[in-house]
Amino acid sequence: MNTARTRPTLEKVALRAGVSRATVSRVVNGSTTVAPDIRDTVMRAVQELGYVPNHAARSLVTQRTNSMALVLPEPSTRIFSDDQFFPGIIRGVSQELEVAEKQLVLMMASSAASHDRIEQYAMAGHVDGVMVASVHGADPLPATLARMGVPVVCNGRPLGRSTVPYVDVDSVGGAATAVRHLVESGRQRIATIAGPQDMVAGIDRLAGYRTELRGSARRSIVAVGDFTRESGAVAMRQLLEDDPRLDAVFVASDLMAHGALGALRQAGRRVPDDVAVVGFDDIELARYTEPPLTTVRQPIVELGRELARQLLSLAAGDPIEPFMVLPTEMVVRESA
Amino acid sequence: MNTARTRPTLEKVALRAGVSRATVSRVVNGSTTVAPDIRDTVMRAVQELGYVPNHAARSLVTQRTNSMALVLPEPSTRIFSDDQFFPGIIRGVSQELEVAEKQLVLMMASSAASHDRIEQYAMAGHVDGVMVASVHGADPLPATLARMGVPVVCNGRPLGRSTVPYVDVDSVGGAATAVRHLVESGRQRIATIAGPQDMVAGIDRLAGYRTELRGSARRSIVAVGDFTRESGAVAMRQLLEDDPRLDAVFVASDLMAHGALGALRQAGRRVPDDVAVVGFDDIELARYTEPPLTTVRQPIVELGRELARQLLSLAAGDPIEPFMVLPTEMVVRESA
DNA sequence: GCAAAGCTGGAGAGCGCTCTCGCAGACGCG
DNA sequence: CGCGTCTGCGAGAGCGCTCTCCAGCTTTGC
Repeated sequence: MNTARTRPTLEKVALRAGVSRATVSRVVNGSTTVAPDIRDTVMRAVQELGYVPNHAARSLVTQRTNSMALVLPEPSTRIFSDDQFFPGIIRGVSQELEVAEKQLVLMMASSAASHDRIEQYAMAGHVDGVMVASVHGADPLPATLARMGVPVVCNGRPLGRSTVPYVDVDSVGGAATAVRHLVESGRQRIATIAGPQDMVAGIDRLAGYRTELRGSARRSIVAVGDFTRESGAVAMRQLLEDDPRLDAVFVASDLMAHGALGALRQAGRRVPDDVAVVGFDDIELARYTEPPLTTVRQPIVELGRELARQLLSLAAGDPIEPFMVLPTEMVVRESA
Repeated sequence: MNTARTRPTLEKVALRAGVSRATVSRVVNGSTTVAPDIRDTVMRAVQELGYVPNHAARSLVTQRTNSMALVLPEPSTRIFSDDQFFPGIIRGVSQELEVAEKQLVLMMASSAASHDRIEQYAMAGHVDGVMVASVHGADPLPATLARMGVPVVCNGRPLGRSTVPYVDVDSVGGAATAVRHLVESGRQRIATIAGPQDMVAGIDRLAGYRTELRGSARRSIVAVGDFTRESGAVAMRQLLEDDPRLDAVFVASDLMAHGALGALRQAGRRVPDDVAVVGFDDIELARYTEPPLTTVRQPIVELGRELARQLLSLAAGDPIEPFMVLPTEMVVRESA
């Protein structure tokens, strides 16, 4: 075990093993055209010197870096709130990258200015591809990168027409299922607390609600929140004022549903007796609310994994499914 | 705007600007010894060609990569639960790295095997330094890396003697303050739900409880959880069985406190009338429990920032405060 | 007015690696 | 036994950049 400072190079290993640099390189990279005994000698030398190939030198010639970037929008209300969305994505992505032996570079897109930074970064050949977990669907970044020749995959259908491949969750279907559940359990006045209408998730969940409701001859009662608890509580109060006789709410996120639950309690409504509540996301907390929340689960970790898988294929030049939609699943607990 | 494929090199820019590679390099790296008019010419050429310096080539010669790794232990019960700890760290770290124009590489230490991976990675000169958010205080990784000459900073005091610099939060003091609050409000039988005793946070918070209690002639009543809600509920039931007359609990994490609150409610105890509850962490949720949770806030984002700051100094060769402890703060709500 | 000093810009080496090419030596076949 | 083929290894170029020289020029001091 040598004390770092000057790390051994290929040259050193070659010298020690009594072969050429090329042969060491072959062994290190697993080429088959090396005689077993020579291979062993080289391996031993590598071991003894504690040789680790220099990444910069390698990627200078191979033009690959073995790392992928994940871009997260920093000023999102979701990102570091406790809705577990981004941690879930990160987890899924990193699981999948680990098996592919790729590294994960995390980039926070804190401002419009950081778009330039990210672009530069990708262009500098720092990463082999980029995953954009864009929340504002109209983000120009993915398209820009794609145009530059950088492999890109988005999380969430982009707004506007765009040819950038994406992976999304079936929000529309999930919302529809939730509403259907309420209809089938006999609820008559079904309201919704929608998410922000500049995010695809917000838009789609509202669309699902509307579509399903339209088929059941009920009228829609809508309030809009921003996915936070506070906004859920505010929206719920609004809704109760708009229609005091409502008997169900489909809430576009569990966090907002948590807020709504509090507001309902304050208003003296019992859940689910007076008002049924269905959330969306199935975060940890949903199992521990009063009462436990019926909700629509979205496979967040799986979403992250798929995102990474798609990007890996794309970067490898393999054909990919350009638009992928993952199914959601209704989880019935006690609130509806 | 050229369509990627072959990205322009220094050479190309030099040719276009009619100067040498060296001069372009000087301009790009902001050297002052370039005449203003030449500088402008070069800048224009850079702009026109959309030149971005190749990272691999640059770091091959400079021996720096401008990125730092953050190692997170994957199989932790904390990491992707909703206690917001890791998201907070990530946020703080990335804020600080952004101003230093460094990139963040996230590494999940999913198994013992991945220690090798991480070591190799750091040795390959992939990053200029490593932050280890180790949960198990006895992790050998930080020391190993340090021995290899890689700049390392830990989050959380390591168990055992170790000279690796760390940044921690004043768990002992925070716990003591919480207990003092309970003593001063007249509580007589103060129990605790401790965290896992193989984690520094678990150990220190229990130590703070014990120390403070010892000074007040009360006896300690201890149950141990693992920082999850479930374990908090289980421990609370255990505690009620051990001493049905207890009138206060200091719980070593808000998540466990949430579980404990549920268990108390089930047991028919009113909070804070019958039993006062104080948590630790001050997660989002703490403001929304029934009743809102009195707790000890730890500055997680600040912790992340400090971690990054320390590492940046260390990597720059500047002297640093080897052991840094950040203050905690009592947040009084309604549960105690 | 001339030498010394200061600036600015260019030439060129070299960071550590991969990969193509070509050359030996082993082997098969007629 | 000679020739062609194949296999295994080494030589060497070059990836794109930085940085140390050094040359040529201007400025300054006496």
